[in-house]
Amino acid sequence: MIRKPRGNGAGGRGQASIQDVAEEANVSIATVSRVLNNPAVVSPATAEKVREVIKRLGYVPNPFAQGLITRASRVLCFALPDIHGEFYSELIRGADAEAHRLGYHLLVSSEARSAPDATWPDQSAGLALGLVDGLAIMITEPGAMSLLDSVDEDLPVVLIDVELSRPGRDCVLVDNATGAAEATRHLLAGTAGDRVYFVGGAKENFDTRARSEAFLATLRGAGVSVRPDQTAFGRYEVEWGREWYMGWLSSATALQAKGPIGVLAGNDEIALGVLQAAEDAGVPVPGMLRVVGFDDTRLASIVRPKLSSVRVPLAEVGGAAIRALAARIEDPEKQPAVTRLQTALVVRESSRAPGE
Amino acid sequence: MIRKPRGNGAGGRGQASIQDVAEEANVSIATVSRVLNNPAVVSPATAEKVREVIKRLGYVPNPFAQGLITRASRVLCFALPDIHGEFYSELIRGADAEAHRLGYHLLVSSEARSAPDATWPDQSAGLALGLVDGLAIMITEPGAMSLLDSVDEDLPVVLIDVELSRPGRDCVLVDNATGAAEATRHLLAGTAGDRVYFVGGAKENFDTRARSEAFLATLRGAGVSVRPDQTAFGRYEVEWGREWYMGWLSSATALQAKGPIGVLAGNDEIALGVLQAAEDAGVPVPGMLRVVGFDDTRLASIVRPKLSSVRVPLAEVGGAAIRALAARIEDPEKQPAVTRLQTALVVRESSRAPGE
DNA sequence: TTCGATCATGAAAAGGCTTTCATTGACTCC
DNA sequence: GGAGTCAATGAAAGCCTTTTCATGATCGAA
Repeated sequence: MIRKPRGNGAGGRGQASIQDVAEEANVSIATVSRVLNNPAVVSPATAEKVREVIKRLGYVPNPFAQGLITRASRVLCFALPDIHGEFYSELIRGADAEAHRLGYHLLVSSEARSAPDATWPDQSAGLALGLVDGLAIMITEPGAMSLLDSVDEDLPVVLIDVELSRPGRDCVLVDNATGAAEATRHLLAGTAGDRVYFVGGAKENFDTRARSEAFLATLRGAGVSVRPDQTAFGRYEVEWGREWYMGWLSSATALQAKGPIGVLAGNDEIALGVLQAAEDAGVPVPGMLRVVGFDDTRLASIVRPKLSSVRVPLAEVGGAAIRALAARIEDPEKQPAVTRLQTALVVRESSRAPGE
Repeated sequence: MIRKPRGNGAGGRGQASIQDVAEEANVSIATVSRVLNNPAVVSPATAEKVREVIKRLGYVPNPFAQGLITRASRVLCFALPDIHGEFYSELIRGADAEAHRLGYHLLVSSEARSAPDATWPDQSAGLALGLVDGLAIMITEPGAMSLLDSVDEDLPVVLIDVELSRPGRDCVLVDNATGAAEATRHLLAGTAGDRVYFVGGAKENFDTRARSEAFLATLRGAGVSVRPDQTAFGRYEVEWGREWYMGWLSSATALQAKGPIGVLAGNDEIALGVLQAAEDAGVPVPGMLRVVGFDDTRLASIVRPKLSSVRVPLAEVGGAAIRALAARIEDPEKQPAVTRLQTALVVRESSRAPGE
């Protein structure tokens, strides 16, 4: 490694060091440090003089040196399984805003997948775990759970969206069940129980699991004996929604005449796919097909017909995770907290009941 | 600041230090360091032994200490004016992927706005400029240009999407003009020149400026004497598109009978707003209104009717910026390079010419 | 055998900062 | 006037690594 050159009496990159400030102000480096970190103990006159020099020299403390001693960088790692589309975008936005508010920086990583081969953080390619003060990690499937084993015991960690809160860990959870149940009841009002479907993402996905289970529970609670084909699992993609609906159209011909079916999608993209396929097939929405999405991303209100969706406060999830992480860093001994965020059905055009 | 406790013979957070490894392996810390950074100069036997101890102790070099001496962190700052919606989401995704590929970490910031008051990096709240190896910054309007003045001379910087490449700086540019001209010609084929409009974002916005100028130039090149009301400036929002079209409907009644008008929107969201307002007003698209968006975000192909749009390779813009930044860090003396990415019209349903 | 080379390794400096501990005056109180 | 306080400051240790320079050892060649 080539060390960068050093200007005259200045740190790397031409930056002034605490030394330079001290000399220029005729004080010791200890005093300069105190002016910055504990101004109360230095005399006003000295402080003023030091501040003037700091400003004049454009001195900024070297974060590496600071980190070496304080073991803090004010950088937080926000690890997601992916960063694609409105969903993750909102999450990041919320996290960024909150981090900013709390005076932290955000290191974003899309590494939180089940690692195909290697154990996780042992490469430079992994998370910069030595550099960050904490880790907020979203884990969406059991396979990625093992990532946690490889992170240092003492690193503050907040788990996002993991089905079960892990004992002893801070957690931010989304109450998928309530929203899913509400949406299911909404579909049930106006559509027979045997004509209501759940079309989710991957079966292992925690969210899909929670949502489908609430769907099933609600149906059964209403006395419906659910057929296996009433739930389907695929991917969180528009294309999968299209596939599913086209498949339904071609297979369930007998059911088609009997009026509208209801679909609760695992997320908005799947719902949109269903909507698209319906439009392509000339099926009227919500006349013959009532659709409810999940997450209530911006897509839901942009698309026509407007998509009913279960609102998940994505930005708040991100924000809450950062807030919980900051709290844990502040007090590493505090009781682990579980933050649970509510969901609620937003009814728009795509799912209005017949005659509504 | 409270220093975190130190385990027995271990660094902060219970991490083993290079000392511990050295002792355990009966070598000096220099040798341990060499095993990691320059294995060629240490004997195979020693190297093997050291590696075993490193693994056994789970030793990971302390990035602060490393940074203090190498002045490098392998963290790059990616600064955007905002992180909202598909546009920035794609940018981040491309940047993240490329950073990952090159072995860097990405610090994302949404700070690249015209700072309301303070000068920029002098707070903890600003960019962690002392910590990062380089800065990729997207500047979308002249007001934010001053941010650059406050960043250190010697910090590698790549500018994204700034209208003029700054002399002596690496730059990633989008060739807005070509795509905008192409879209304009597309609208002109089938719609009279005085019935074609540009509806952009903020007037100062570099992209909007480039796009509107190409629009005007193409119109004038075709012999059209453009009326002032043929260009309008607002915000990059769905709502602004709605507003504009509703305004047009109520003001330009005389023109309404004469067949379709053409609208080139400053981005996809504005185009969507126009589309929505048209649908609400019962105006057929593309029969009476031909719309072309800009950026070709996923929205464009999700929405119905499918939106024609000028494709901007957003993920590649992010990736190219990171690549350029890495190259500059690698060789700080190299000639500044300007990467220019092409745009191209993607025609979908929303803008088909009459009879097409 | 002895002299340079070459190779493997260690000692120690340097990097910039925070913090403890000690020192120096200036005051207060008897 | 001397003892005891207190406020302001400085000296120096320590955080963990990389890298330079020096030291021995080994080896081939003279």
